[in-house]
Amino acid sequence: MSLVLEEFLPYRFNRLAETLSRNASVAYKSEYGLSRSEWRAFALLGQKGTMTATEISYYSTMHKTKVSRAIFALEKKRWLAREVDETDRRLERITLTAQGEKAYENLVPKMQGIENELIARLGKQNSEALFKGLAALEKLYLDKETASRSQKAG
Amino acid sequence: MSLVLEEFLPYRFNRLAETLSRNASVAYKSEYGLSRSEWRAFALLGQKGTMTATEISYYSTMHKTKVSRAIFALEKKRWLAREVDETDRRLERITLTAQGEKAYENLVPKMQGIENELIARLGKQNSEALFKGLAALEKLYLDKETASRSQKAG
DNA sequence: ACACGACTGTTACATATGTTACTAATTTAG
DNA sequence: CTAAATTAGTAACATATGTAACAGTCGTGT
Repeated sequence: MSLVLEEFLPYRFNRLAETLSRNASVAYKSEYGLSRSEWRAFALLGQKGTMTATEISYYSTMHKTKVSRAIFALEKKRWLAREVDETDRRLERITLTAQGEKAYENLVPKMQGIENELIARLGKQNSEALFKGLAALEKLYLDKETASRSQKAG
Repeated sequence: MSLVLEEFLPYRFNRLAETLSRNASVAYKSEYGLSRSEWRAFALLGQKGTMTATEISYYSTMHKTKVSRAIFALEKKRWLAREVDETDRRLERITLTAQGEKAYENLVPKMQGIENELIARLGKQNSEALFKGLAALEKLYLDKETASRSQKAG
């Protein structure tokens, strides 16, 4: 009785996740020196506009301390600015600066290019299969409804 | 122009990899207190028999220092034993002890059960699509021929 | 009004990981 | 044969991450 690590799904996912991320990170790392967590927070701010740290944490699936550090680094770069919410002084509303927006507009097409090339190299059949499979997995494990219910249950 | 993080492939893979690994880790973590890297090294030793640390590193895609630490932890548990190779005294041939084998025989069905349940919940259509997509990705990015060639090129 | 609990974000501490430097053993080139 | 280069594995250092504790703010109930 034996388990073949190479065929074990969690391992396959980890290996591919690491490879795809390393591949994509070239764009934001070499040109801007961003870390992966900084990139995630940054991408969310560019996508959604003003957010709080807690919201970034929620949508990026990153621990709040990780978000806190990522935000700090982006602030030091002057890519974002914070403003205390006057109606609830615990909250900080975080927004990209003009400089941050500019970097975002520059970076997004490159990131999309990397993904598009990947999909093109996969071919239509394979990428459609991949997306179908990923969506099904996400529905099982990451569906917000399901997830929050099972969290409260646990 | 905007990139939707939730739809970005490297992010989706990282999120799913983390979720699947956390899900699977319950078995080896709660019962045996193994870490993820210890589990990987252990699974390989159970699967392939005697190996060197370098071989474990190669097949587990883990840095050699990570492997070194994982092996040390498993040795402390008395789950493996090392023997210096007399024909090349740099090498250590690592093998599971009887105790390690026993744990392996106990753990493997549980890990397979976790994976089988996942696949069952996905359904035949979705899991077939998933496997097709993953295999295509692995062929693109992890094929040993391609990888070693591009490594030497880089 | 005010005590209590809950929430936001940061800091301090412990742990995990990667990079580099190292020892010991072997192989290769001359 | 011997010096230089290579390999296996470990250790030291720096960095990254998670856990726990914390300060400040808010909402609730009395």
